[in-house]
Order: sequence, then C-alpha cells, then structure tokens
Amino acid sequence: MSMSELPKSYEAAEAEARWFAFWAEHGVFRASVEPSDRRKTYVVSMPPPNVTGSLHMGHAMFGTIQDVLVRHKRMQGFNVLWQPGVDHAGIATQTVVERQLKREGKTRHDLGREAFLARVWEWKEKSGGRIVEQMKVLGCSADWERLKFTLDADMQRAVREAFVRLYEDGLIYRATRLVNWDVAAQTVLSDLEVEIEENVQGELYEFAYPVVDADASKGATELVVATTRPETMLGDTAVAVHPDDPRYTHLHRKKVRHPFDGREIPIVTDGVLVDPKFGTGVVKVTPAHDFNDFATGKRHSLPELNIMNLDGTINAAGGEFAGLERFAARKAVKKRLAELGLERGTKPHQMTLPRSQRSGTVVEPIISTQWFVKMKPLAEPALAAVKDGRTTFLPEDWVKTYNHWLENIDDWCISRQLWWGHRIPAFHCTKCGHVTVTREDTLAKCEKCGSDVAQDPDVLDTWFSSGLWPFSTMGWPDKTAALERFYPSDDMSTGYDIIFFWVARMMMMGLYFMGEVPFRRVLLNGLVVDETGEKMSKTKANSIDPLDLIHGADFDSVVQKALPDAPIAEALAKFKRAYPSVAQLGKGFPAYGADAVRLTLSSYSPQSRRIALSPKRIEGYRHFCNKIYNAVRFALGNVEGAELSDAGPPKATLVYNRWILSRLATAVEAASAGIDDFRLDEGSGALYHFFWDELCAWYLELTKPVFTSGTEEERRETRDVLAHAIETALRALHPFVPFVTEELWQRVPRPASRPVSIALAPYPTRADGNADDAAEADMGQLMLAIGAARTIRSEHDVPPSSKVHLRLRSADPALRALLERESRSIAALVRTEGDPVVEAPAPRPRGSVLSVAGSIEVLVELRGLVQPEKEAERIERTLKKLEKDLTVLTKRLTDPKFTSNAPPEVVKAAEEQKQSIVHQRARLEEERGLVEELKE
RNA sequence: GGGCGGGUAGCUCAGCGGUAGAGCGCUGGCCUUACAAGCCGGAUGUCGCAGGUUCGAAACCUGUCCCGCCCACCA
Repeated sequence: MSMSELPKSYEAAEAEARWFAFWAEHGVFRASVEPSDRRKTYVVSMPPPNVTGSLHMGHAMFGTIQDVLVRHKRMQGFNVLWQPGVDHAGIATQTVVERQLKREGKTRHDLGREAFLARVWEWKEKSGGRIVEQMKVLGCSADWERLKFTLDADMQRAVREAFVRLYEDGLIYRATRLVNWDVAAQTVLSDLEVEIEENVQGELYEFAYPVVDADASKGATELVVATTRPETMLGDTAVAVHPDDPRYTHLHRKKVRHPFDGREIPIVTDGVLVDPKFGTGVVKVTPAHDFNDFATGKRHSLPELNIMNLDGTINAAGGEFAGLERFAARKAVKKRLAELGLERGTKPHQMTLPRSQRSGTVVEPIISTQWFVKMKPLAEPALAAVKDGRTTFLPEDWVKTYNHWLENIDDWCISRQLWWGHRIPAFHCTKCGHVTVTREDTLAKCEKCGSDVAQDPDVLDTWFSSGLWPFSTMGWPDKTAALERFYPSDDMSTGYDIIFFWVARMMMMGLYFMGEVPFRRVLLNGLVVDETGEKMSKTKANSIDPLDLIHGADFDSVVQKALPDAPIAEALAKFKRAYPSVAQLGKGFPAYGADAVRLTLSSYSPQSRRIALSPKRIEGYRHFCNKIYNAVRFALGNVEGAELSDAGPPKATLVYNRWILSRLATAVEAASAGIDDFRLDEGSGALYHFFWDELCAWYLELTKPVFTSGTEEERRETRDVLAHAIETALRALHPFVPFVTEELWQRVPRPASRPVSIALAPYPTRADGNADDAAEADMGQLMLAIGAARTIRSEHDVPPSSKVHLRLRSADPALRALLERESRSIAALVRTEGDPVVEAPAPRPRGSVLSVAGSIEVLVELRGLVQPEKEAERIERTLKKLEKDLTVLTKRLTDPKFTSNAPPEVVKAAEEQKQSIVHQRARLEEERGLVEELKE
C-alpha cells in the first residue's frame, strides 16, 4: 500500500460510518457470558439517556470518557461489558406526547389510560431510538445487542420485585403529608426534583389580623403579619408569636378574626417558627401549604385547611376566591384586604422560589397521600460502603457531598400521578380500603374481604427503576450467568449533577438487594458549559449539538436549534457572545469528526467542575487527527515489507531508532496510567506530545535521510522501527480516536497475530518500547545542537533554500564521535552545505556566528548572509538574559541556607546550570567582536 | 445560613514545594517532495490581594476580595 492511494487529507465522515459498521458486524463490542471465557471482566453501566433526548454535550462527555475506559480495557484483554440503555423518563416523555395530543385538541383523559399508553409506545418506537444512533456516531463501543429500555418487560419485573420486597420489609409505606406539587404536570415531585431559584426579587406583603375582644389599654389590637404568598391566608388556621416576645404577651391565648369568613383563629406561641427580630415578629400559619407551618400545625394540633385544587386554582374553601388561578387569587386577596383597610404595606424582598425541574412552574406544597421509601436504613450501608473503601470516588472531594446528603436524607416520595412509567403494584379494596401489594400483574379480589379491588393509579418516580440498573439489566431477580459475571460493575462514570438522583440510589439499592456495592469506583466529570463558563440553556442560545461539531453546521442552523423562537440575528449575537472564539471560524462549524470532538473532551481535566467548551480547541485536535493521518500516510511509503513480531520492538542500534523506542515506552505507559487514574487529559496529552513533537517533528524527519541515502542495513532497521512505532502508536491512541486509528491500522504492517480490528489488538505497554537513557541523552545533545543552528539561521533570515556551512565543536571526544556519526542527520535537519565539520574547540573562524548548546559549540558561517545589526542585537539580548539568570543562581548558590538545606541534587543541578551559563556568557562576549568582522 | 470548587500568558485550561507550561491567538521566515489542517523560529505572565510557614511558595497556612455550584422550611 503506497501513500499515493490515500487522499491528502483525512475525511472523517465517510471513514467513521464505515468503521462503526465494521465493528458491529464483527461483534467487537460484545461481552461474553460463555462459561469457558476466563478473561477478567470490566463492566461499566452507561447512564441511560432519556428516550425523548437527543445528544447534548453532557452525553458526548460521558460517552467519550466511558468509551475511552472501555476500549482501553478491551484492548488489555478484559471481557468488557459496557451496558447501554435508554430511560423511559416519565414526566418528560408523557409531556412530549401530551403536547402532540394538544395539537389535535385532545388531552390524555380523552384517550383514557390504555389508549394513551399505546400512543406513547408508538411514539417511542418511532422516535425513541434517535439517541442511541447518536451515541454510535460518537463511536461508543457499548454492547448494543444488550440495549435495555427501562420499561422493558424484564425491567418491569425487576422493579415490581424490588417494590414488593421493600414493602414487605417495611421500607415502603403510604402516608399523607405535605408534598411538592407541580401544578402544570399535575404530579407530586421528590425534593430533588424541586430546583430552588435564588435571589428572586419578590415582595413581602403585610396585612393585619384584628384581635378578637381586644383590650386597647393593654397594647396592640391587631397583629400584622408578613407574607410572600398573600393568597395562602385563605388557609391560615393560626397566627404565631414568640412566647417571650413582650410586645404580644397580652395576646397569648387570644384569637384573631379571619377578615373574609369571620372564622376565629388562635394566636399560638411558638419559639421554633417565630424569630421575634424578623419583621413584626408575628407569623401567619398555613399548615396545608407551607412546610414550616405544617410542622407548626402538628405541634399545636391545628387544622389543615386545604385551599387549592390540584390544577393550582383555589377550591371551595377559598369562598369568594374559589376558581381563581393561584396568582390571580393573590391579586384578588390583596385587593380585598386593601378594601377592608387591613393592608399594611409592601416591602421589596429578596427570596427564593421553588420550581419544578421538569415544567419550570412554581411548586406548591400541598397535603397529599403518597408512597414513600424509608431512607435511613438504606442510607447507612451506602455511607458505610464509601467510608470503608468498597466504593471510591474520583475526584474524591465528592465523597463529602455524597455523605452530607445521605446523612441528612429525608424519605423519598416515589409515587407520581402520571400514566407513563412503572405502575405501582398495589391494589386498593373498593370496600374495606385494604391495600394489597403483589408481584402478580393483577389481583382479582381483596385478600382481606374479597371485594373488588382497583390498582393504584400512580406510577413510580423514574429514578426508582434507574436505581436498580446495575443488576436489573443483568436479569435480576433471576440468578443469571450475566448477573453472576457482571455484578458488581467496576466504574460508574457520570456527571456530578446526578450523584443524588442516581449514584446514591444505586448504592442503596445495590447494597440492599445484592448485598454488595454496585460499582467499585465512581468517576465524576464536570458539566460542559459555554466558552464563557455559563451553563448551556435554551434562553442563552449557547447550546451546542455535538453532532453539529461532528458533521459540521452553519451557525444559522446551530442557533436556530438553540433558540427557535428568536430572530436569527439576535440568536446569533447571543451565540457569539457565548463563544468568542467562533469569531475566527467564519460561517459555521466545519465537520470536525467524532475523533476530534472526543479528543477535545478527553483533553479537559475531569476534576474541573466546569468544562468550558472552546470550538477553536476542537479545531486544534482535528489538526492533530490529520497529523496522525498524514504521518502514517507518509510512513506507509517506507515501511513496506517491515518484519514485525509481537515479541517486542525490533532491534535498534541507531541512536534515533533507540531514542524513539525509548520515548514510546514512556508515552504508552503514561497513556495507560492516565486512563487508569481517570486522568484522560494526561493520558491523551502524553500521546499527543509523543506523536506530534517526538515522532513527527524529530523522528520522521530523521528517517528521511536514511531512506534516501542510508545503507541497506540502516534502511532495514529504520523501516522496522518506524513500522513498529506507528503500529504501536496507533494502538495507544485508539481509545481516544478510534476511527482514524482503525482506518490507518488496517493498512499498516503489523504482526501476523493481530486480530481483525485494532479495537481487539493488545494495548501497548512499556515492553512495546525500550527504555534507553543513553539514547535519550545522545538525542538530547543532537536536538539541542540542531535547534541552536536553526535559531541562528532563522534569526538571520536565512531562507530554507539556502544551505549553510556548519561547524560543531566539543572538547568531549565521545560527543564528537556522536556528532560525526550523525552528521548526515544533522545536515538534513539544519540544511547544510555538505556535512557539518566536527572538531575540537579552536579559534573561531572569521565570519561565523556562534551559539552554545549545552556543551556543544554551534558555528554557522554566515559571511555574506549575515546582518551585523541583528547579530549585535541577538548577542546583547542573550547576554542580558544570561546575566539575569546568573544573578538569581549566584544568589542562591552563595546562600549557605540553600546549600546546606536543599537536597543535594537540587544544589548540583543549580551548579551545573551556573557553569553552563558562565561558559555561554564568556563565548558570547567574545562574539561582540564578530559584528565588526562581519561588516568587512 | 451552611458546604464545595475556582481566580495562572489576549482566550480556554494544565501545573499544586525547587529558576512558570499546553492548545488556540499574536509575530518573523518558509508552498523544504507526509501534512499550509503544515514546517522552522520568536514574543507574551509582580500565578486575585495581604500576611505567614520555609533555604526556597503559583503550589502549604491565615485573612481578604471577586466568580460559580450545591445543600437549607426564615415568614
């Protein structure tokens, strides 16, 4: 295969689709449950994306991380299972379909439960697979044949089993209490699904309750209360003051009159609820619509007066306000209070507002009967398992967050008033009210009285089934081969935003049902945000679809997707503010390809909480992918017939061949360490640096003169080492950039034992290279000398087409021998006229410019080419810098505290450096005279 | 109100006890037969601020100012 057969630039799109199909066809991603397969397992569960979802940067992030981990382990010979799945996403999915119905002028109630569910399934079959296809575009090597949907029949069975067991064990119960109500979705929410909006500018409204039978001589005859939700006063059943507040002592045991319906409500004393220093020191108490007041009501046995319908309108208890929507009711109540002369003013007030994570509407606390899971008994083992190290976190500061949440956990409200989801397996007797919880699909008669029963209408919180994921996907509650082999899993990788929602719940459920932690490590990545650090959101028009990066897209279409309802110009302006670097990108994203996007995401330190996506950075990594492609394309022209074995690297005698094998050992070791330690940035960085700065910039350049004018023996050795180096480098890079590496690897000479795909080839280890300090030291000298010569050329504007005469001098005979040996290489890289002259130090020839590189003096003859003024400038500038460094070093070395306290190797390094500087300075000072010579 | 993370080159970020790093951007010279998505050079930082510990601090400690996130029932 010669290089002319490959196009000059790498075209990602075509190659990526082709290789993914190839991997699928060869079952490369398949995990094995064969009893004869003795390989160690490596298991990762993919966080199941919502079935309604389409790929966003968060998916791309975890998809990349997990794919790197999984491909690495697969190449290391593990039996890898990356378990993929899709989540039914209760509220989100139901909302999507209900919105469709609305367009047809219908509600789900018009269809009825069964028909509605049929409709959702239909939608799921049609549109629900999109996210899976998109994960594949990214290159995710999950075992797609094992794809699970959280509502699959076997998942339903697992969920029901879990529910029944928890119920039987007394950990699931039904209770009536104040819960968070989403009036838009018309369902209860768990505490976690309520998002607190901070720093909302609200108002504190004050009004007066007249005291019944007030005695004006003893003090106030009314109590002024303050509230941010005036309409809740319709449900007030008490007014509270602090027991020790002298202002109100005379009112203890008295009552106030409700201004609208004339009810008399008690004045209670409560030291918990009331802070006498806040406001008027009087608090209205609405037990049915406020969490504090609910608790207060319990302490004082107050009635709980519910004033709200489930749709957020005021109910009959609200009297004249019945039927009003809650915010309209607020206005009406205020108006009425003003008319009655009870309004006492309004103050601006900074407050927090609880909003539903799903619908965004303000959450109403209401009293309702729901199903709960008792958390304390589940949380304790989950805390213990992290404390004793059975499960570890990376980065580990997240342990604190995890602990804090579990230590203060409240019971989990798991019922939802939705239709789409796992139905609660409980049956209510229509006659005696007895509740039967059963594993069966249906129940014919009440187990207590034999009357008809009706199944509980509610479904479970989506996260309930997610919590069972690591074992429900393996066939639990059956004792399957998969469960035996793949539980617990090894790494749980996800964004830190779902530590509570998912990670903690899997820990609790896994420990409870399996008696063992569900995973050994929790790897938490940061959130992908825009280039200025803002969270990606619709209103900011700063969301980027990873597919637009992979396949390319005009900014017009990018922003239209992000902010569909705004004018393009406005959306575009917002978008460009969020991504300053796109200003240099013209009209849109080019097709970066999946590899470039993956490598970019791998290059961010996973311990940072925010990952500010920079499109220009992706461009840099696309260039790298192209670099890989071209380097291999070039190498292909010279490696034909290479003889490779998997017993180790080819034998090398030439310094650059030994050197690249030594660097290779370091690089592949760093790559594996980076991946193992969840430092993908370090792993990918090591390979990037190796490939570009060492393999391409130095090694490939050094092989060129060998292939054009080396001896046959030199050519053969270099051919084999080069072939080995690129084959190994491709394997090392594969987890990060799977597509381009497969594309090239298939064409590269490789040992006969290699499998059908690079994805199954062994991941390289140190043994694929050959550590060689002597070769590294020698190459270091050569690189320094060549660099110095190039700098001289460049600073004197010598065009690359002009060849120069080069002299290299050293007092060290061994070094001279090296330079002599490599004179052909040096000549090629510096572009000299003939081979450089290597000699012992001697008087400087007239008309040449000198630079000192370590212990080598580099002289470039420039008579006729040189510009004396520039040279003078260069000398003075360099001397100034040397002088500065020397001052610092001398100061340190003359300080006895330093020389006696610092470790010897540090002192020694400083001394050597000082010597080198002194030497360089001396030589350069001599050079000052040169400028005059050059003018001759 | 509690907790956590961050403030390092113009931008996005590594470094976390031994004389400041990367990518992009900037800049000089090059279409040198793998790659102009490239090559060879170059410039760029009182490492948020103030104290302290140390022979030595961007890194450790204390305080302080900004920015962000999470948790929490102050009406």
